[in-house]
Amino acid sequence: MPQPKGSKGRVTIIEIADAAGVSKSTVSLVLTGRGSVKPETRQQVLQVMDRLGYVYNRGAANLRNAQSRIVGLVLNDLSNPFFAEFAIGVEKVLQMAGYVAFMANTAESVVRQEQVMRMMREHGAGGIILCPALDTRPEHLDWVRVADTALLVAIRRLPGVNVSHVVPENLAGASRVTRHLVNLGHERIAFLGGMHSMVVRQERHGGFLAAMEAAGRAVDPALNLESMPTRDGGFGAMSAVLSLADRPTAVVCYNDVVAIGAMLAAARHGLVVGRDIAVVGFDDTSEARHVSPALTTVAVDPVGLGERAAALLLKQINDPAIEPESFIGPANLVIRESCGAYQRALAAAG
Amino acid sequence: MPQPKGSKGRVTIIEIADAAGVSKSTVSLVLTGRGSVKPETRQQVLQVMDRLGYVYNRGAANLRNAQSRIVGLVLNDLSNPFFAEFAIGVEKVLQMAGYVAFMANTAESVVRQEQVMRMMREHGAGGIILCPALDTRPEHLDWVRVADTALLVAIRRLPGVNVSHVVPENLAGASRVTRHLVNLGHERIAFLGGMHSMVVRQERHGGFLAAMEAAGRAVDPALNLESMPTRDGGFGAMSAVLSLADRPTAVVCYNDVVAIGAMLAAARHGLVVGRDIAVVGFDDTSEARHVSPALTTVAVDPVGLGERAAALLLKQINDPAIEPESFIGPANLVIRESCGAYQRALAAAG
DNA sequence: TACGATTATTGGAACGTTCCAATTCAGAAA
DNA sequence: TTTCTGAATTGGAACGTTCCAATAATCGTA
Repeated sequence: MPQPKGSKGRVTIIEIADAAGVSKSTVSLVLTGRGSVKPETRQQVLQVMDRLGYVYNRGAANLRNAQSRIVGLVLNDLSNPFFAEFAIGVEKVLQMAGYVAFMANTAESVVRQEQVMRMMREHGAGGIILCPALDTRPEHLDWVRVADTALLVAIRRLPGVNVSHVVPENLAGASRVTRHLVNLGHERIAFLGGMHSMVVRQERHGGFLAAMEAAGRAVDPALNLESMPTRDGGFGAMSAVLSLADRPTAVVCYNDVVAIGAMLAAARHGLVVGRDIAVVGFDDTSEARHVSPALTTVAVDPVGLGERAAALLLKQINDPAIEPESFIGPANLVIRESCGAYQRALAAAG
Repeated sequence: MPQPKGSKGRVTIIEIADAAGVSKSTVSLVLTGRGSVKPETRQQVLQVMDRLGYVYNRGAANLRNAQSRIVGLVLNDLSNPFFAEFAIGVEKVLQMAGYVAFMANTAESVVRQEQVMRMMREHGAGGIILCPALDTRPEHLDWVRVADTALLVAIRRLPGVNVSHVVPENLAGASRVTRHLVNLGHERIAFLGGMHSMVVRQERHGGFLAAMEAAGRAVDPALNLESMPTRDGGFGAMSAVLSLADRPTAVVCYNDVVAIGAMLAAARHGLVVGRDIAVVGFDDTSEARHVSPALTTVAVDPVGLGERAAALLLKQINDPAIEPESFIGPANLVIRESCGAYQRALAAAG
């Protein structure tokens, strides 16, 4: 007869000991594999555990240990495939090290972010990888100074927070894609999407400006529009810029999602992207490859960033005295159709 | 001077008590908010906790309580946006109930799945929502019978496992989209992608067969091809079917990802999808909307499924004696361009 | 046979919390 | 003043584990 569910709480090490005719200490030894216990005894104990459906109580164990081998992964936007891939990289590395990642999604809410990080610390997480929500303030992370939970910030740099960072090379990447447009002969180039307050936008826009300046191109402030970093935001920003008297011939977008919105808006205005106007993005999400025309963008290898982040965090967990360290991941130009380079090459060849 | 990190382990309730000049019991009372404590005392205690950087030890607390207000969410494939959206639905509901979801990704590995579920139980999760990895066997879940962790299976039905399920209406959805093709006049219709062993494929293929039969269409076994449920798989299956002497005029794909691969293969063979051949998918991922031609598919509302799953699990956690219950989410036809209905309507009108 | 030297096993004291029963306190009523 | 009452506070016993020091069993060897 199946035991009535949760009848008398969980079965403990002591009940196992009784049933196996040994002491709780012996059971603990087979559980941790630390001391030496006679093979037959171990077998016997394991068998009883299996029979009674024993589950280890990590809370109780941590009471003495404080080594929980879990790390928290806090994501600001799980619906963005970029972060899902980042998470996959993180998990890959943690798994090899015998850790398990507990993920949580904050959906850009700082309140929720505080909540889940507290929860993770309460559960004794050894470390936390944080992709910070939009308006995370440095003081939200004051706890690191005193805590025994390691912290690493990823994807979005958090100025004024002295912990390890793993971020993509936003500035250089934006420079590269902008230079590409310049080389294609564009003069009036717009920068669309993202909010001014976002650090990532500041970095990417900085790269844009640097490339424009280096090429001696004028930067028209009317061609710098902010928007929510969504498809709709991109659509709106592009519509706005197309209604100007003096339209740009190319636009650099904050990211791929914005770029895709911008392409839709261009099409709605009767423009053929890649011929009448060039549009480029950032991130190289899988959508970038599959929209039509395929999006020229900047690839940042989220999986690789995730792996680096996890590796760095583990290093920190193992040696808490270590100095914070930063890793800047590469961001390389991926030329497809939306910038018009392909069409141009065809024309030249034909 | 900032306390040296992790100097002497975490700050405990007793240290707070000492510093605040009260007993540990009083501190516990302000922590739980259960008894009545003088406002000034509470204030004093809270202040000291803040000053010393106290973090609650949930493990220790659970030792008496066994009510951890966390639930585990085990996903088989986080890189699939469908599951990311499902997770968002789950989180939304759990959050309102004051629970937090800890997610883990199994990447279709049963071993990893076992591992993370055990971890979650060890940490005292009140319940687990499982999107099972491909070859999960019923015996992997035998623990539910005896455990005090509730279990709910989502997205992929697990035959022979007597727990609550939340799954989309695969059979009816596949029937609908097949009937749509039949109504457009197609005779030879293929079913592509997914492995025969997948329950979801069995359901969808079942729906396909039912619709074909109801319409009196012949089903050619040569037009039922399995493949990995990936873009490449879809590409391969479509290529195979196009090399047959007697090609189909329409194909129903296991899901959108397969369908997109199939469309690429069709294009490679010089066929215009929507004109020369009809292709339809299943799931209505965001990619479906943005490929060209836009994919006709079946929408299943992953967020809604997530919400339902969370709600059902909470019900079960609160009353463990409750009978397992199933929810079958709607799956509605979304007509776009890849089936050719739009072109046909245009032709009829013009 | 007796002796160390391992190897196996064990009881009890932590760990940080909650809960219970008991105590103290403050103010109102007598 | 004393007594009563309810509010506020408290010590100590759990909870399920690990670790330590101590004991018991086993074995090879003198």
